[in-house]
Amino acid sequence: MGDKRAELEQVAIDAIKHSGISSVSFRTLAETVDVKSSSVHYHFPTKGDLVESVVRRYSEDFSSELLRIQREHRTLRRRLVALIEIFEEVSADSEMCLCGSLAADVHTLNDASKRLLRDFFATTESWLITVIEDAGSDAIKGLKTHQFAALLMASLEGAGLLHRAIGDAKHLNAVRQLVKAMT
Amino acid sequence: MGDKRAELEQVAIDAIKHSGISSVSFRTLAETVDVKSSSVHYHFPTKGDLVESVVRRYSEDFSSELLRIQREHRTLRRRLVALIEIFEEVSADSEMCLCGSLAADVHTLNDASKRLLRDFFATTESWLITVIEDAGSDAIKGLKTHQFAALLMASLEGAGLLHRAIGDAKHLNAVRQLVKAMT
DNA sequence: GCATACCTACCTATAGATAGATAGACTGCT
DNA sequence: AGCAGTCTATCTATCTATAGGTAGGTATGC
Repeated sequence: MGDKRAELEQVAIDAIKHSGISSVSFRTLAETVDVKSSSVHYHFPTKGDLVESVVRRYSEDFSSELLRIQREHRTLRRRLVALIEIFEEVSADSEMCLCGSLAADVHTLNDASKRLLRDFFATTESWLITVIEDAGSDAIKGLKTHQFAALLMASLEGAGLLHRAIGDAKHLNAVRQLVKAMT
Repeated sequence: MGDKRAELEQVAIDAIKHSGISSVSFRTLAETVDVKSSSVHYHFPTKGDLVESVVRRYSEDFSSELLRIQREHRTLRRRLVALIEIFEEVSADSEMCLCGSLAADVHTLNDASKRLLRDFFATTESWLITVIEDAGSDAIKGLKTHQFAALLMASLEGAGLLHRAIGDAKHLNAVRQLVKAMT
């Protein structure tokens, strides 16, 4: 059960990461997984429902990744580099963070989805603060922990956006260098 | 002459900064400046032409601003803070950088517009490199000049994106703190 | 026999774009 | 000076494609 549904979600996720929510229509989605558009409406009554499901699933998967990083790496630098590498991998496929991509189209989202977006960024920044504090309160020179977390969040989303738009990896690379310089 | 045309461009710029190119239609544009949609097509035959004009105009205005900053401020820190303040001002109106906004929808743009976008980011980063080098080669600790420029570009666009999406100024603030910490 | 997961067929709204008409201003010839 | 031709900026009316969404039917399987 839930086979086509999961497939639809995954295709929608990839499409949004690649070119935004406006590139996702019930028809293209349906064609890709070989059903009719009304069947997509069966699983996701409105486009708002689709986006909600997709953000929820993406956020869960992303949180798992953060936990995995925390488990597999012990130093702050390695943990942050591992996070950057996630962004580099999606960039390598001409994609970007799903939530960053949706953030650009936030005016088309319903309230529930907006809340989920906010939660995604808040959760990710909380994780950043946790791993920074875990490395000792003086881990970052010149910036408060929450400021460094916010800076990384903005840099990663911005660098991902620019990479997808102009195909240049230098911005993500610069974030990597920042982490090496400050940890 | 050129009255309605300039008006149309300005309305389009504001709309894109506020909610992206997909929020701009020939009809809404026409209604806002009180003409018919076919008259918009008279000035801008296709949507691609409109976007090209708009990016060209925005890039020119932005370059003027960069020159003004260079003229009005002498230290690196003041210059960078002045740049950040431009981003803070547009964020205060729930808008973001036009080119950052268009970057999110790059797949809908024609080749000419893509090139103009690329040029905008390249020009802005060149300016950053110039003002950093102007302050002496050891102005930034731990990062190469071009890396710091790329980092600022990504942070500013990312912070602008996040501000518009979730209405939080902390990311732009973090960029400001970074500049204070590193200059 | 009812829920699940799909289908056909359709509706309405909006998008970008085009054809062809018109009113008024500018240009240049006689 | 006056008229013909042309350019500019707009209009009305319409086309085609695509969007999200809905009503109602059908096959499968617990």
